[in-house]
Amino acid sequence: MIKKVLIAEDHQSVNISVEKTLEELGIDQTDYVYYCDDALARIQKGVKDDQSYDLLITDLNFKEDTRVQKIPGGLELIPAVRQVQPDLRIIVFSVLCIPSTIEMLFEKLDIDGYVCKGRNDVKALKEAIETVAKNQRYIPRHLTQNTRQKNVHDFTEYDIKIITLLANGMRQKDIPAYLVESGTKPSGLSSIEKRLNYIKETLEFTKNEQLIAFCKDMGII
Amino acid sequence: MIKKVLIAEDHQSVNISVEKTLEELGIDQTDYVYYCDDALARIQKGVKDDQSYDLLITDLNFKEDTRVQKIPGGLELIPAVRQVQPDLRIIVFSVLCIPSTIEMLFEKLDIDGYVCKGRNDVKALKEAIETVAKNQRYIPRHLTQNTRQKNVHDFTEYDIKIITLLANGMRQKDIPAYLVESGTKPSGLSSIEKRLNYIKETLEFTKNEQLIAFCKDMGII
DNA sequence: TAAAGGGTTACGGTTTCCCGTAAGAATTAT
DNA sequence: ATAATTCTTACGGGAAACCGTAACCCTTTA
Repeated sequence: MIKKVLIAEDHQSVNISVEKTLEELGIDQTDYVYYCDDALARIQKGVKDDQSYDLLITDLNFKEDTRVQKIPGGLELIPAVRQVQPDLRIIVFSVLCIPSTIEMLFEKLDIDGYVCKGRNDVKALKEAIETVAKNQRYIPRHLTQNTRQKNVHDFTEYDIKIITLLANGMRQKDIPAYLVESGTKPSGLSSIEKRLNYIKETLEFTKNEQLIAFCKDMGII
Repeated sequence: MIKKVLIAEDHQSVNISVEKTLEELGIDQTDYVYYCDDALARIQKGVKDDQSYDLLITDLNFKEDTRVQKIPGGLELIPAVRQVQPDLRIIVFSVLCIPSTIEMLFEKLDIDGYVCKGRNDVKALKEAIETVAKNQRYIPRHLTQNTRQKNVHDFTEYDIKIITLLANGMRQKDIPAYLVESGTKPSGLSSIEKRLNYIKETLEFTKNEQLIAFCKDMGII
């Protein structure tokens, strides 16, 4: 049974809707925070006071502002929270809708549900909460049905690492040294070139710039 | 006096909050649509039936889905709406927070208010509605106070055109021909190189990939 | 142990990009 | 009209990226 819920979401406009949705489900013990650091603090306090939360609904991207934060986003918040309260159920509520990312969240961070923000998000969020309350996972429909678009490359962690480096301004020829440093294999320049070419070929792109734009659009980086 | 409001916003979770906010301001004649095409249709109908809207609150980015749309986003919706009902007041409600874009909206599309989605967006939206009701413009605080971050390049339409072409996979050396075709000046390859260099220098970037990533993050392209 | 295979790396030629310089065109001032 | 200023373009050397080939290394198999 879910009684106490924490919402971590930087958009007030979304926060209010989520709270209202919870109310409609008969959940009135809801807290919301605008920063990940606050979310972790609340959860820590909940555990300490023996009034722990049953569910965390969190966004992935949080806008930076003047308040300096230790935890920049949901991706970092989730493992931190798991350490403090391993049994806390977690639903991610984000605009990102990339199958490989969502699968990663379920597999590596062991989240309980994922809802894409969009035209029917409130309805989906309700379903997700109800599903999670029954100790089941809520996986977006477009993932369970295999309606994935074809021609869409499935980005590996290696791909993301390389592309992120490029997006951060590193020259291709400098990447091998970095990869050796961080113990990533393969690290040869040729391998990197090959991999990038393969990705671009798959997506029918010609230039790195195009790839970066795509990855940003898809929230891959 | 604002009585009848149309909300164009593809996120249900945001839609609900906006509606609630309007209620709190005593406005109960609110309609909402998830697609720009629907928004235009509603406004046309309103004018035709002599029950026109007093205010449009619209997002800029709308997710594409299976429903094919003529109007892809707020940027195209606004001029279309202006043609149908020139006196309609318009508040843009978007995550984008780029000064030059916002200024462009006020200058070129003659919008009445702009609110950035974020940590205090509902409060800001309320203020915006009240301000617009008094026939005044609501310009975000960070624009009126000159608290703009330094070192942030102010992207011109020319810049955006070039960067968009790069992000679409066009080679730098092919851009001049394209610019000549579309009657854009300057079109020389050197000018393009110069401009890109200038932008990157300003932002302390080294590579195009980095610039693309930045522009995507900022919603510039 | 030897052979085969897949994956990784090294190398060279070509294209594109980068960047400084200088010539050319357009605008404004004298 | 001429000069001065600014903006635009052309050119050329050098660096980086691109792309195919071949050598290398590691694992698997006979």
